[in-house]
Amino acid sequence: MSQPSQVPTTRRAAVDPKECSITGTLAAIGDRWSVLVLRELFYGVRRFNDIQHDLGISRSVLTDRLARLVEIGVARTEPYQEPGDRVRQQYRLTRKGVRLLPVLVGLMEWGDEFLSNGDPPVVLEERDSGEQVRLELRSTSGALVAPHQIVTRARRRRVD
Amino acid sequence: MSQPSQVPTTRRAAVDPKECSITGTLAAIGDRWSVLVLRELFYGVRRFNDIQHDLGISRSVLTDRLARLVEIGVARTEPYQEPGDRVRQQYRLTRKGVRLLPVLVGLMEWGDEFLSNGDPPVVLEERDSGEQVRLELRSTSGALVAPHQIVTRARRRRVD
DNA sequence: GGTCTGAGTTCGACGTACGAACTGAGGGGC
DNA sequence: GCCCCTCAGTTCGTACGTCGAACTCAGACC
Repeated sequence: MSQPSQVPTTRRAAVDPKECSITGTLAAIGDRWSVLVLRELFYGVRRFNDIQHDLGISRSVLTDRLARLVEIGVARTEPYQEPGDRVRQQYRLTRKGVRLLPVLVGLMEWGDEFLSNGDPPVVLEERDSGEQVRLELRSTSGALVAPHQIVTRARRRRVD
Repeated sequence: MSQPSQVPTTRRAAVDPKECSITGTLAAIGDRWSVLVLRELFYGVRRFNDIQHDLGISRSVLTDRLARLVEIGVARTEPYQEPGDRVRQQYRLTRKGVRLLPVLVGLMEWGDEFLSNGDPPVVLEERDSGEQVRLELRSTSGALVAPHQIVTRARRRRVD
């Protein structure tokens, strides 16, 4: 075929880009602000003005993102009422939203390692034990897997 | 304080948004195209035209993203040469880039579960054993941790 | 010299995100 | 009753990012 210097020369993805779940997830929540809003919800910030203040996001964009997150079922509104105040809406994650936590943890761990020099500004702990929580790649047999040991395989059909 | 219906009413993040590693990572690779380019590199697609064809990205944006990924040390260029052709550059992930794999896997697993109804178009396998690879949240003692059992704690300093 | 290919660059049109200011609904003070 | 407050969300003009298409450039082959 070809092997001019010593390069493996993979020319095309083994996977149809349209069939990859990454594409779909990015289409749903793959913009900067959506991810940051999700982070706020994970941190327990639930109110419009608090999120807007924390993130410095424009109000129009925040309105749009919250509506979108609710629309796709990642967040939901829930009424609340301060003592001398009318009923308002706050935002909380759904189970579907909580399942995005590994993505956020992945972003956090990478930033901790390469941007904060291994000195994490925030740590994740298990509520009861207080033990630190980390993200791990494991095979079905339970063994840790290094990232470079991983290969991809298309399950439906090859492209081209 | 306040507890009108039965709402916990967390008003502000326990974490300074500026000090969170998620913010930094998103600033580095947090746009849609960067993530998709990274996915291509993970899949082993290394050449400009191949990536451009797979993703349907405009050439100018791809040029910009590849340069950015190289600049921040996530990808690197590597010369290659087809038999009767001049030397050209291809792109490969660095170790720093490979460490972003958990983020991609997180995106993929969420899409598999909620967008593909648990029927994943692509599976990840360990190269040697062929066993399927999955992302897990575990505490330091090695126990699996459910996402809703996780709490965040700021390590440096609380905000206000 | 002419042509082919891969890897970009340039350019004008269009779309989306932005901040700032405005609206709207209900509660409280006086 | 009237004014003012807060929270939530909308409107609006501007600015920036993305797009496709066409162009450039370098080397190899004929």
